[in-house]
Amino acid sequence: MKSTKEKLNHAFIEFYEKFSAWELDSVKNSGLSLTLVHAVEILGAFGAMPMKKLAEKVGVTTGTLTVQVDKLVDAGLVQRIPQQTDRRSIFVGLSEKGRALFAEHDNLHLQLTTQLTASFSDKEISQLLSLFDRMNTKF
Amino acid sequence: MKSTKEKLNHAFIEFYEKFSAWELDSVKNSGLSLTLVHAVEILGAFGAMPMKKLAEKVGVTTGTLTVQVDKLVDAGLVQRIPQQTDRRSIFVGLSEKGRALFAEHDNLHLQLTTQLTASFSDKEISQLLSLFDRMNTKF
DNA sequence: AGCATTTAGTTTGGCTGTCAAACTATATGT
DNA sequence: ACATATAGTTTGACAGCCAAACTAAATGCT
Repeated sequence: MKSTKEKLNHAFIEFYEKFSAWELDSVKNSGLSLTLVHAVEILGAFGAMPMKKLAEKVGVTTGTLTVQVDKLVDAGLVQRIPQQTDRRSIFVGLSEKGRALFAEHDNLHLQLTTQLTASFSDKEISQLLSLFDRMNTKF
Repeated sequence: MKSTKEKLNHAFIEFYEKFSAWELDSVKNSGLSLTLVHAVEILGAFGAMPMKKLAEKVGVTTGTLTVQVDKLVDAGLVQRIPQQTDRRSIFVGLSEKGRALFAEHDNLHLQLTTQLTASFSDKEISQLLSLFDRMNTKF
């Protein structure tokens, strides 16, 4: 017999699989690659940051990121912002157009969240948020 | 002011990002590519299935999957199982070694789940499972 | 039954994302 | 001031991916 925690484990995996498939699908309709949308999402959520940090968050090397950021710059979605404090470091931040794309994508996510929690009471939504917040600090 | 649902939306995204990074990291240490581990995960969770269905679940074309399954066969992790009912169709299923790898990977996931919910009461874990199950049906 | 259409999977060619390693420029430490 | 470390870029090679052409088997139509 599977324990509750094992069931929860598989519920996490199922959620992740489905979330991932949804993300992949929503990205395909945007014309951009998964990595590019991912970078925009991170910049939208955390604000401008240096190449190195962005590379870590996206999960690629800085060499790869340089090429990808070139594409985002060409697409007018981000800007490179040289730093005066450390002239080796270059911040990457969303442009106006990039912020618009982020807002659009974020809104799609919100629609998904609404769909998933459609049958939840306000109290359940609060509980769920609280449990997620606690999990997110433990990674 | 952000609504609770907007906060929940961002909690989902944060969870997904972190889960994804964890998965990527755990895959890197295995020597296999993300796609290959993903295929093993799906076969472990759902059992043997035809190429076409596996391709859908993994999120690649059947052309791509053919090549990837070749690698899994070479690695001794899966078997191709011809069907007598429809001789065009070929099931793919985990071998003994594949099942062992799946069990190992699944156990890593369980450790993560344990880590994330370490401070949760039994009741909270049950609640969380129930909420996840309800969300997973709504995708 | 026989021929056309559809379906499952494979193969091929070309493109994109990726990494590792070499490289440039700047900063830090001794 | 000189060696070492760090941020980012460039380059070369390789792996994953798709679309399209292809093979073989099943289904449908007349």
